[in-house]
Amino acid sequence: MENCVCFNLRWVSRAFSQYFVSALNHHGLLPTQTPILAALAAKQEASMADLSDWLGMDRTTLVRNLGPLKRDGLVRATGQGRGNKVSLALTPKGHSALEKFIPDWRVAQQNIVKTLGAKRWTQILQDLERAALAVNN
Amino acid sequence: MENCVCFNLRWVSRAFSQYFVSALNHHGLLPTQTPILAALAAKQEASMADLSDWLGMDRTTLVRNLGPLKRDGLVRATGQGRGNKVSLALTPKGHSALEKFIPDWRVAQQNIVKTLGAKRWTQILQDLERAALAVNN
DNA sequence: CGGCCAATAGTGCATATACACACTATTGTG
DNA sequence: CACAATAGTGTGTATATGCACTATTGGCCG
Repeated sequence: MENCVCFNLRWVSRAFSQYFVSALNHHGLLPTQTPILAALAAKQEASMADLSDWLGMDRTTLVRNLGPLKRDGLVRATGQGRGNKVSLALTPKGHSALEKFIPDWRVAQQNIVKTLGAKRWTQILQDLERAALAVNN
Repeated sequence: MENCVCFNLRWVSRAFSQYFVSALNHHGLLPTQTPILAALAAKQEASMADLSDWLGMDRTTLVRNLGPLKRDGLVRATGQGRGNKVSLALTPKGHSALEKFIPDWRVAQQNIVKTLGAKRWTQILQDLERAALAVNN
């Protein structure tokens, strides 16, 4: 079972997460938080369901991952639409945190990418995405 | 940031974990538990530090992941060695659970592997492992 | 109008993950 | 033997993950 796809990908995922956390520690942003900020920066605004769809994470996980971001004033949730529908958006503080974060992220990303080469990484991520979609439908 | 290695591998890892859980649900074993059983079956016996090293997971995470396995009588922890050193081993029930699990795991694994082909998967996992080791040292 | 229903969001539970710290037992040194 | 160094394990806190369940709201239809 040493070649188990599930186990090995989980291991790699933990390893890279730890690298990113240690490299980007000083920003106080975790690997689950920056994608939320980046998505909101790109989409301007989104509901819970929209955003969880876009990020490919469980809706209830998103609810909780937003907790620290709202607490720290990076994301704002407003609105009382249909079924208490909320509208999520970055605060100025959130925008600023993301902009300070991106250059350092680029360095960390590049540090990883250079180990295999950019083309190889693109191909690997494409293949993995394709396999994941194939199996979960 | 859509091409972030960390974010995308975390996503893929979640997706495959969900597939394995749904496919192997009826065994009552989670993706963190079967590697522990498999490692103990291969090594006969191990300490906490040994096992966490071998599985590439945090030692304290292993302590907690062992909780359900000990509770359900699949793994036994004994001993009062140097500094409360414990000796971990499979129980007969643990052996039996693992043996019943493996054939179904093989099917699930094969279902994933066939999406990209065995050779491609071997190459991808090798590359990822190499990149992870390169960056965490 | 009034009740059903779909859409939306949040909570309780169980597990997973890792850092910092506390605790326990062995070993080495004077 | 006392005591520090070392090795092994466990716990507190914070976050991550997803399923089952609950709650709220707005529209539709009889």
